[in-house]
Amino acid sequence: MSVERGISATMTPAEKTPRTERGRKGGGLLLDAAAAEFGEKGFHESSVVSITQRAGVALGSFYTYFDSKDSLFRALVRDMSAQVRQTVGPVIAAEPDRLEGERKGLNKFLNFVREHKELYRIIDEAEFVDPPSYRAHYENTVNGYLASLKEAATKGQVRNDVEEVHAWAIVGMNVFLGLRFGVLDEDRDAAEVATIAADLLTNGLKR
Amino acid sequence: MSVERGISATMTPAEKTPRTERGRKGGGLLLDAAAAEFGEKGFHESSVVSITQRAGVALGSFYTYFDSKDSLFRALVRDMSAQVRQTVGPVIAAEPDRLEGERKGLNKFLNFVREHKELYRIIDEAEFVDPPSYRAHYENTVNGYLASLKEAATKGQVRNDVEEVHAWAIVGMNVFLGLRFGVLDEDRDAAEVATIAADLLTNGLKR
DNA sequence: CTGAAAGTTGAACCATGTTTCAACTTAGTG
DNA sequence: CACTAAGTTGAAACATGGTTCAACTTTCAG
Repeated sequence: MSVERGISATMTPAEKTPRTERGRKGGGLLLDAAAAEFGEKGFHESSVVSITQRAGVALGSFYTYFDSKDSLFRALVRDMSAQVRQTVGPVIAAEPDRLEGERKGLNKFLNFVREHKELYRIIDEAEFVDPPSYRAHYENTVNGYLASLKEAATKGQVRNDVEEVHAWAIVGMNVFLGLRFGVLDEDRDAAEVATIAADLLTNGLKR
Repeated sequence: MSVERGISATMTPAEKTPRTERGRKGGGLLLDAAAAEFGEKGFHESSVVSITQRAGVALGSFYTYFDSKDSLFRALVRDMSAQVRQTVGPVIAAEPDRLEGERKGLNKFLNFVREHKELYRIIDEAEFVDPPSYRAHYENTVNGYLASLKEAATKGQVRNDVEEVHAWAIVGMNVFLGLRFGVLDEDRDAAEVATIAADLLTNGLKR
């Protein structure tokens, strides 16, 4: 569940950029601890005290890295949001056929979610803690989807009336499949779920 | 935005059932105030004080109706959850053709959401405040969907391999369309959105 | 080596907000 | 017309937890 990325490097400049190596370590520890803590308990049940304890750092140190608990959370949301798109996007893009790309992308997404169960709690809680980031997350995701679908339409791979409604519908589909088959339960094979969903998306529900 | 249903009558027994007419009124006032407050500010930003003020009731009275702030919230989640299903379910069921029912159902749902913007914040926040209710809400919704799809399959109206994955995908689609075209913005005609989505669902994305 | 900048520490400060409670008012019953 | 149960009231008790700060330690450039 712990995030392996080189946080300090990848992170959106948290708020207070560390100037030394020692500082970089402390910030990273806090970020990881926070991701785990928020993922387990949610924003309001998590306390700065317990985050610092988990990170093995004194309470006061927290404020050399972040302006506030909110600011830490915002940094985390932006990071997770970017991570998903950076993980799934390339998989879709690499596949010449968009509909086959959809299957592979969903499969990748399901596996990502299973390894980052904290994703949903963090993004979902942004609706309350940081609404602009929440909205931005989905708008970014949908816009990426829409662009790639329109691109595919010009190649005749999908219907050419694709528009925003379709993009939101597909993203919603994927998010819920991730919730059910990634977070809530792992009782189904990810690849199989992806295949079924992609087939539904390709051919529709009609007989 | 205020909810017009006869709360005291429809409500899941809140926690402390009022014994007299006077009591029933106070409870209803609090429920309405809470729905509005939670919808606007979310659970944690809402305070019992401000809910009672909004309801025009003294702080202490709150605890003659509910055991705690949490308990009030739980009652609200169960109520909203039931309301959605009771609103949309019949519309789908009334239509002989399931796919046409899907269109009408989504249309109804979008309009419901527009009149009850608090729905999303309340259900979404249940993920943190009352996880069992959150899970129950979606499982109930999906199970209803799945049953009705299987029924339609026996009549040859939809593909007959319909299963849980399909149901979650469709529910997710609808939830996100509600979010985008009901809550976040109302810049599109609800009926048009429903038509586009239903067509996607019926025929799929392929050319 | 040394001094200043960066980072660390945790107790204390402070704000917020839930819950309790004892005195009070209202409504309905015998 | 009591009398009692239901409901009302808001001040005070209580709990929680974010943020500040002044003393201390580490790092590193000159």
